[in-house]
Amino acid sequence: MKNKAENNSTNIKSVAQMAGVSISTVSRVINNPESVSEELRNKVRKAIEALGYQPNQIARSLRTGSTKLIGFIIPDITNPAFLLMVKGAQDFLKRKGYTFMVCGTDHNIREEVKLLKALLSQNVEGMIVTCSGGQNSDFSRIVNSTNVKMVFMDRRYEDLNVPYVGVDNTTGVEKITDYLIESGHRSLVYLSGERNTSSARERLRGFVNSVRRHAVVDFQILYGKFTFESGYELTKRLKEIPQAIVGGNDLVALGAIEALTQMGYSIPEDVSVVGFDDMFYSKYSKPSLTTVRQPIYEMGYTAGKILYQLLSKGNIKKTNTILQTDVVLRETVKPRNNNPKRG
Amino acid sequence: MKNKAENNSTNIKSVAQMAGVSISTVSRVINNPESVSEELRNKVRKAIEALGYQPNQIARSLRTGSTKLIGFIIPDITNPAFLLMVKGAQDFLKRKGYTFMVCGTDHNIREEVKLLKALLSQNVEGMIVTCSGGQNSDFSRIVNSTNVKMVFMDRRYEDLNVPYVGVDNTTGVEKITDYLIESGHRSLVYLSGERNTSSARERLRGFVNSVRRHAVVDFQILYGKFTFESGYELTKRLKEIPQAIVGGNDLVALGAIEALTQMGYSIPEDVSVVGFDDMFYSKYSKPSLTTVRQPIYEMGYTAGKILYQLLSKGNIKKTNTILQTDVVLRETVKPRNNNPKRG
DNA sequence: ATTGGTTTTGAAAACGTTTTCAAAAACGTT
DNA sequence: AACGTTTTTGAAAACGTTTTCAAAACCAAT
Repeated sequence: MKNKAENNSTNIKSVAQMAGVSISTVSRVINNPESVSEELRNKVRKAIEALGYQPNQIARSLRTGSTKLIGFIIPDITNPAFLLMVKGAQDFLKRKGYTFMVCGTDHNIREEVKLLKALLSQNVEGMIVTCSGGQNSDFSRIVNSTNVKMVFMDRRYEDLNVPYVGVDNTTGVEKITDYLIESGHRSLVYLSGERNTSSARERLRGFVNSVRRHAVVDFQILYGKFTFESGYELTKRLKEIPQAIVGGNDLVALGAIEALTQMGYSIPEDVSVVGFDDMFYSKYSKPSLTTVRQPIYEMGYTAGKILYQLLSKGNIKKTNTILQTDVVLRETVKPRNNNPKRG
Repeated sequence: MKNKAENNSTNIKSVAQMAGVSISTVSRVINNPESVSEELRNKVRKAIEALGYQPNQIARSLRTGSTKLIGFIIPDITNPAFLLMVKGAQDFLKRKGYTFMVCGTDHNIREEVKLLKALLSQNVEGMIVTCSGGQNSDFSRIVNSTNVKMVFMDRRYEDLNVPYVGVDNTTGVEKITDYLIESGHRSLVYLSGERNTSSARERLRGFVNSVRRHAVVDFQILYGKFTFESGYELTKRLKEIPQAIVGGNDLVALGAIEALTQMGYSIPEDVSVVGFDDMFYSKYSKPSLTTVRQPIYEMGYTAGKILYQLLSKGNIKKTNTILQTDVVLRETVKPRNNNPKRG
């Protein structure tokens, strides 16, 4: 049943032959149909149909110098948050006729450089990258010396002159910490993940800002990873249980809750816990998690939009787009009254 | 600071010029270094280094006919389960030097056909696809007429002669239903999602098999979607609450639990609930979900391996690889004793 | 020194397109 | 019918590689 004609040996030449015209004419029918007479146009179209001809993108790209390809580099293709951003960007860009290559680095900087090179040699026209960790000189060198358009999304290497779209991590954590302090929490623990990403550092700064501004002295900062298990471990090792725990993301907050529950504390009666991200499951956890919602999809969509501007309007002034967050109140926080003198 | 030499105008010709050799020699240094004298080899390498030259993959592909590109088509790039499979396949294939294009259809069949065409015209050498829904004649026609290698992963279009690697959905659901029935549950509800995917139909069959084999008569099958919300809605609409609910996946099971809880039932004291997937969060839900674990990553890895065989050894007999599942016992099931006469 | 064989090299063709350019055809005006 | 103008067409060049083929260079043995 295999239609021999329709396999990859069909090229523009065979179409031309079948239609009895030159290959130039076939090409024109495809790219600029009005420029060829109706008669020939029909013949050619019939031949294309009959042969199931699809132009070879490779050859086309080589000739035109345009691949219509956008590359994505993200730390982990298994993390839905990154992919929601990617989807946002794609939703914008696919209407402009681009196709996509998305690659994950597994949080590995060497891999990140490898992928950067790979995408470049595939002649992508633009790239959107969410950085994997500490800055790398190879990465910077390559970025500085290429002229394919690029935008950083969610995380960036700060000293590279590349447009960035992200979220106001600092203010986000600051707002939710403010909320905790202003609702009476007097002792706080911040559970950070790895400090080698810009977003992690920004969130930490938000916590510090809030705690300083309110002159809270009873606080502690712990470093681990951005995982459930890390939140769990760090919490278990706590000597003194604070009135509130701020997780660097939802996962560590959820881990903390698990640990606290096992230790016999109840949430939020004994201790309040908050997170950051508002990932899909946080609203369904028991108790449901008070956290900071990031406009993940919008971030990606915006990144796509900015990349498109770069691509079409040529260079643009360095644009940093910072989106705002919302704190979403749910069940893991309970106001406290620590200061009976005040009452 | 931009190194003008390193931008995309560097091609094999400029390297040749700088090194004072022909382009053939440069090409040889890259692809078959031993075939050129040490002297020239060094000169060329120095020039490559100095110019930051990277071969243009497009041109190379055009000439060699080999792109080293693998395409993925999955229903939703935002769903971590699909991406874990993709990662499995990539982990195998990337060691063989392939790069990847992964595309999501948003469960849309038209989009699926579009992507299939797009990937084909990008000259991918192989594809791994997880089908989006009901079969489509365009899709079949294209698949039958191309000779790029392909394998179906997790879901398939049954009448296409394409190797498939999946999971024994039927036996999976059958085992967990057996477990429920054999631990005393006498009235069951199965909450299915959309019936247009092979895996959904297989799971449903598992439920029916078990219920028939045990001659259970008090059961009901409800159709919705594979979402939390659907599980919730379907459960809320239940006239009579059964002793056990089997969710077509974890999400609908979790939705069912939420609904039951709101309706005043406690899990598992009043009703047992099980799911299918063992997604990341199921072990952390409260109570933790008894479910069926699928070897998601392994499925992808196997798909990658099979595709590679196809790619290297040419055609292969139709291989269907079916991986087995495990039921994982957690807290949402409680044995019942319905038959006091037995005791 | 010449021969014969091997290794190293470069010129040119090829991959499948798009695009430039000039030739051919069509058309409208006289 | 002859002319000029416009439209339609095809030949050929070009994109950046790899690869074939033959020429050049080297080397060993006479």
